[in-house]
Parts: sequence; C-alpha cells; structure tokens
Amino acid sequence: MPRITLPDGSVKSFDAPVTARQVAEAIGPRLALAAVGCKINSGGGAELRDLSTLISSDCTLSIITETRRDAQGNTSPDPDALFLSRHSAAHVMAEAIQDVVGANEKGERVQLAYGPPTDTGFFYDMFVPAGLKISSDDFARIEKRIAEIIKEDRPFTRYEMPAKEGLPKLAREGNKYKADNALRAIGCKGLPTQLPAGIKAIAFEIPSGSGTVVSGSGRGTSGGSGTGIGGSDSGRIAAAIQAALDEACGCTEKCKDESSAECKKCREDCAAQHAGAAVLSFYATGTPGKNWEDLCRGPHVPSTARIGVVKIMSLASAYWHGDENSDRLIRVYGTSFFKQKDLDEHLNRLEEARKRDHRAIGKTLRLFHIDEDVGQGLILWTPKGSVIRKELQAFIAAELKKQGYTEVFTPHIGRLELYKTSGHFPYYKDSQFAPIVERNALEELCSSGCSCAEMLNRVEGVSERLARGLNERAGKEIISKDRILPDEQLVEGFMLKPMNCPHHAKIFGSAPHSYRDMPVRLAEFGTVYRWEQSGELNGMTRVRGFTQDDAHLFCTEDQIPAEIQGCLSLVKTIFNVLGMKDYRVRVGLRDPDSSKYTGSSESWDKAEKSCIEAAASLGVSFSKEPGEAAFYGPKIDFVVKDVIGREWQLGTVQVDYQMGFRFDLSYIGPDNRPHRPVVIHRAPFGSMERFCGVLIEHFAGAFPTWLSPEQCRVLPISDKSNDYGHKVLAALRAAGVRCSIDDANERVQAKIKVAADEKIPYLLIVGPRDAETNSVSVRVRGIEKDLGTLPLAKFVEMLKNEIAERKAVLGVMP
RNA sequence: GCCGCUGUAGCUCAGUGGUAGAGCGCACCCUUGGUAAGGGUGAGGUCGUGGGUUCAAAUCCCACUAGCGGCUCCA
Repeated sequence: MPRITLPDGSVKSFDAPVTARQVAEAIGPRLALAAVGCKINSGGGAELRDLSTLISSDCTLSIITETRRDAQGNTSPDPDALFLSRHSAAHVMAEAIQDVVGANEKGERVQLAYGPPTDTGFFYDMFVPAGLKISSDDFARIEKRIAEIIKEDRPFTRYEMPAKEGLPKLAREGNKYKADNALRAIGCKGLPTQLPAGIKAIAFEIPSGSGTVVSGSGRGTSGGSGTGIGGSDSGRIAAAIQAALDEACGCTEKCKDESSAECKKCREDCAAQHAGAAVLSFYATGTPGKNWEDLCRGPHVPSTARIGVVKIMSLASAYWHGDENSDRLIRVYGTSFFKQKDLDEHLNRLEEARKRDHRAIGKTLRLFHIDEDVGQGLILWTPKGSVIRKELQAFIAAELKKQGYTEVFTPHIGRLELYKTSGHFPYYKDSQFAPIVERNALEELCSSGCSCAEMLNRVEGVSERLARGLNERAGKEIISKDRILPDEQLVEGFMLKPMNCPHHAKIFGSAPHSYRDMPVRLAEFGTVYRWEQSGELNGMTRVRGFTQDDAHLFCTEDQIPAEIQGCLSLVKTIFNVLGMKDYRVRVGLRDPDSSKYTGSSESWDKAEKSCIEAAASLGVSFSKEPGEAAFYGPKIDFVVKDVIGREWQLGTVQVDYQMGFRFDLSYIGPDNRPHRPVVIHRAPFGSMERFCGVLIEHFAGAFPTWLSPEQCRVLPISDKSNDYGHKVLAALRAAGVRCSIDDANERVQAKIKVAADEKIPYLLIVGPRDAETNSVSVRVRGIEKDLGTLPLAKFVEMLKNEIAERKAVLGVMP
C-alpha cells in the first residue's frame, strides 16, 4: 500500500506495489512517455533508479524526464536524465565495440572492466587481448553499430542474482574485472562494513578441468593469489574471488587454521551473517540470456532508443585500479545527448574551450615560451607575459602592505642540511632536482672508489648533532638511527629549493621575537623547483620551476583564526578583482584513523575549526575533506577548472605545527618564557605560472586593461596622420599607459584586424578630423559600437582611472 | 614514470619511397585608404635528433628527445 509523495507535495496512494512507470502513467500519459527514470527517496536520500523499479513502501518520488525547466522557463537537458542516458550509452558502446572488434584467433574477445558516466559523458575501460585492436579509425564503424542498437530499441532489462550464484557465473565467464566489480559491489575491500562476512560461505563450482573447487567454507582449497589471476582462467579467478572474500571478511593468518578458535568463531560469524543478502544485478540490453548483458548496478533508461545520440570522443589508456603494474586497459571515452542539437552545442563548446587553452593563446599572443634546450617545464616569460606577471605581483604586494606583511628575498638554493632539518630531504627527494654536490667532493668520492649507493647514502645521511636536536624537539624519534652518519662521512651539497619555508624559518630564527611582535609575516615571490614527472608537465599549469607568491606567518596559537581570516580575505579580494567566480574551496582535515600527523590533537581541533570557520565565512561552497590535510597541519585550498575540465589548485593556506620545532623557533611570551610559534604557509595565487595560465584561460587572452601587455594602440588613418598619432602616443606614454603606434603602410581596417587579434583593449583611430580637434576616435575591444570621438585629455584621464582602479574594460567583466 | 598519438618555414597545416608546398606572418615596392585582412614582388626549411633498410627516405624500421591526451603523482 505505498503512499507516494510527488515533488509538488501531492500524494498518490496505491493498493499494491507499483512501478515508477505506473506512477508516471497515473500522473499523466505524456509524462509516462517522456520518463526515462526516477528518483526515489524512502528516507535515506534520493536515489536515481530505473523506471521499472517496483515501489512497495512509502516514498518521495520524482519522475526523471529528458529535459527540465528552470525558473525562467528555459528548458535544458536534465542532469539525472543525461546520467541515465550516458550510463546506458556506455553499455551500448561496449556491445558495439565487442561486435566490431570481434575475436582473435584464440577466440578471445574484448573484456569489459568498468564503464561509468562522467560529468560530460562516459567511458568504458576494456582489456583488449593480443591480436585485437581498437583505434580511432574504428570510431565510425562503432558509432554506426551503436546507432543500429539504438534503433532496435531494446529494453534495458534488470535481473538480480544472489552473489553466491552471480560470482560463480562471472567466474565461469572468465572476466576477472567484472568479478572484481562484483566483489566490490557487495562490500569487499574498501567497504568492509557492508556484508563482508555474509558472503564468505558462498559455494561455487568451477567448470571441469580447472581442478579448483571452492567448498562451502571456502577455506584451504584456493591456491590462487590476488595478483596472479589469469586473464581467462576461470578456475584461478574463482580461487582469487575466494581469497578476496576471505580477506574481506577479515580472515587473518591465524584464523586460516581451521582448527583454531579464531577460525571457528570467524566461520560462525560468517554463517550468522550469511543470509544471501548480497545481491548482484545484471542488465541485459534486450532479453536476459538472449541479448548482450553486463554486470551493472544501474540505473538505465528504459530502452536503447531513449539514449539519444552517442559520439565516441577519444581513446586513452588506463590501468586496472590505476595500478601501473596491473593490466593495461583501453579507455574509450564517449558522450551522449538526447538531441543532436545538444550534442552539437557540446562539441562547439569544446571547440571554443580549446581556443581558450592557455598554451595556444600563450603562443599566439607571445606571453610565454617553453624551450626544449632550456628544459621541460621551465617557463620563459616573454616581455608581454612578464607585464602580466609584474602587474599581478604589484597588485599582491600592495595588498600585503595593507595587511602588514614584510618582504624578504632569499636565494634559489640552500644546503642539504637545511632540508634535512625541515624534513624535505631525502623524504621528498623523488620530486626534487638532484642535489648539487661540490666538484672536488665528487671527484674525491669517485677516486676513492665510492659506489653510487654509498654516495647516495652519504649525501642523505644526517649528522649526530642534527638528529639529536630534531629527535629531542619532536619528543620522538623522527630521525632513525640508520640515517645517522659520522660527520667525516657526510657529503655536503646544495639543493635547488623546493619551497621557501626553510629560508623564511631561518630569517625568523635569526633574531629574537617577543609575543608583542607577533605575528611576523614574511612574504616573498620565491622561485622553487620541483622534479615533476615528465608526463605530468602541462603548459604553465604544471611546471618544474615556478614562483610562489609565498608568505609565512609566524604566529601564536591564539592568532591562528585571525591570520587565516586575513589570508582568505586576500584570496577573496584577488578573485573578486579578477572576476573569478568559478572556483571551489577544499578544507583538508586529518584522517581520523591516521597517526601520521604531528602536533597535539587539541591544536589540530582548534586549527581545523579555524579553517572551517574561515572557509564558511567566504560565502562560497566548500568541502571538508578528511585525510587531505598535510602531515603538519590542516589546509584550505582554492581549486579552479581549466578549459578542458581539469582541476588545478591555486591558492592555499596551510597551518604548520611542525616547522616551529624542526627549526627550533621561539618567541618570548608574556610569561617571559620561550614558546613555539605556529606557522601559516599561504600563497593566494599558488604560483605565478599556474595562476597566469589559468588567468589566460579565464580571460581567453582578453585581459583587463591594467593587466594587458599593451593597453592601447594608436592607429593613424594614413601616414598623413602619423605625426599627430605620435603626439597622441607621447601623451599616453607620459600618462604611464602601455601603448604603441601602428604607423605601417596599411589601411586602418587591416590595423584594426591585427590589433583585435592581439586583444588590445583600446584602439585610437586618428585622422585629420581628430588632429584638428585634438581628439581621438576610440574603439573598445569586444564592443560592437565604438565610443566615438573623445578629447585626448579626457580619454587619457578615463584610461588612467580604469588602470589605477584595476577595473575591467569599461567596467564590464567577461 | 607508464600507455597511446604527434613532431615539415616564425605560426597553422598539406605532402605515403623519386627536384620540399600553401595560407598567414616577415622584407621591399605600389597604393594615402575613417573602424575586423588593398595589390604586387621576394626572402625564409639539413622535414625534432641519431642510427638502420633502400639505387633513392620528410615518407618504411629502431632508439632517443619534445609536445599532446590519458593513467599515476603533486610536501
């Protein structure tokens, strides 16, 4: 007798369980026709489900249709509906690929692994056996096959099977990826709170010949290990499944002994919980047993014809569970929309986004250059790019001055000892440039027959003195004995600095501080070098040498909340001035289960609370992310997306309890005793490189006047007006405007075209008429109608004001 | 770092074994033109680097290097 509450608050009662489709029909036949799925909330949050879902208890139900209407009455594709379409499209694409690619001479086919929807489409990871190939040349054929399947309008038919039957079925089918998905679906590995024990006693039979039979108790019969699974050996897969089940239910080495009490109890627990509750669901594209099917949680659209249009986008490779030592899978990306028009729009948007790519714009506008001979990931700032960077730095520096920061300069390298003290070496050596060891020392080591391994050891070793100091101050052994070497064996060297904190800590430590001086805020545009993996490098957004707009705030514990607030208000100011609204905020907190963190629990609680409160005060949505804190303290990160949807972290604010004792920093408190300062690391831009990269995309190269490399260009109509043009130019330059003149032998139309391509905000067309009245004809970037003719002095005044106030061009943000 | 794709003039790209191409840009000349490309002439390339196959390689093969996409990583 379900009572079903609809989104408008009305209630429909039914005498017997009904499907969502029947509810839709009861509401109206047109709704039923338009429906592709439903969202059911029976108290535990809304869940997207099939239209065929049987509803037997009270719930809130909304019917999902292809489009939704917003408050203004505009229709757009419903995100939930697209999710259903794309999830379904992934199935159809997988079927089409298996059809098109066929089998190799051993009869092996493409094996499916994992195919979820994404924000913009879907992908399917597949194992492609030797002898088979998927290439972009096949896309047309695959899309054709997809279109056929869609046209056949086969229903997505869900059927369920107890795990004890479903797992053997998957094992027989010989697809370990699906078996793995099934195990995960029923709570093994990663979700041990759900059902791990209940499925332990599942028996499953293995096809003849494999020789492995897993018995009811599932113990002692499996010889397979989790890593040694053969691609198509169903027996070994079965064994591995059993091993995974054992592991999931918490079987330890000692309870593997069936005679032990632990084992007995464990088995009893398993038996007690084994109620067959674990159910696997499959979806057939058509009729189960007859048509193509896939292990799948669902939900799906009712039938293939409801998917709409599907396009295969690209191929990439991925590893099973992201483990590069595991199987290599081919990831096929696709997307789907209900209407061709929506797909076309999506493709257009992608095309437009590609045009905004900072790497393309950076090249055409000559903002930066990366040169093979200089090195990967090392940015050469060209004159134009340098203007943007300098303006941004001046902007920040002015804000810092307002907030009472002091500026410092530090060198690009530091002794290894410095980073051994901070803990960055050799702990993070994989992401650092190799140490610089003095030539004589190197030669001496080489001539004394020192091996590579030994040399590394001597470079990475720590002196007795340093180790003792660090361990004492930490109150535990943070430098283990095996890293301690006698002084005469240590090899001294330098390192390109991977961060500025140690240098700043040394500045703080170089003079005594009273609590009255706190906080001490040391700021520097500090250039750091990190050995990023070559495959990760990306234009300006992921580089190996970059300049952070860094600062370290040395403060008392009480000052943390106010200082965090100050940092956030700075970030907010910056984002506001630049019109950046599309960002999200992550608050990285401790993982409650982990002990890797330094600092007391009470301090952490306070700092985390400060971070959360500060983030909440921003008025922007933020997410708390347990486990994402740095080991030395909680942090707040600002994240933006680039044109192709990749997220980049920009600004960051991090609380650090570790640096104080590492560097033995102190201030004298009101009690006339030394206290450890807490350090806040913060960089509102993150790095100049990444920020500029993101900014190029944000503005699509059309920077506001204050940031534009060239703010204004004078375009004389002909060389008869060149003299007046140069007069105008001189006036602008005298006013501090970055300006040039295009006195080339060209028509003004051509000059406008060139200047427009360079995205110069203001163009001054000057001819005899303007010269007579000492005025300029102003053309504004991005505005159809020009400003008309203005007296030169008035225009200069207007432009100076726009620049000084860091306003958008004519006050209009893009 | 791993997998795949790509590398030809300053830029964007054609060129699938037989004499290196186009458009834009650049230089010069003509043109003196009022709001998104006026016309002409010319210069410019050891086809990413190194090997190999071949009578002959931009083209086929191998290695390296760099870029792109993805994976993994990002104190």
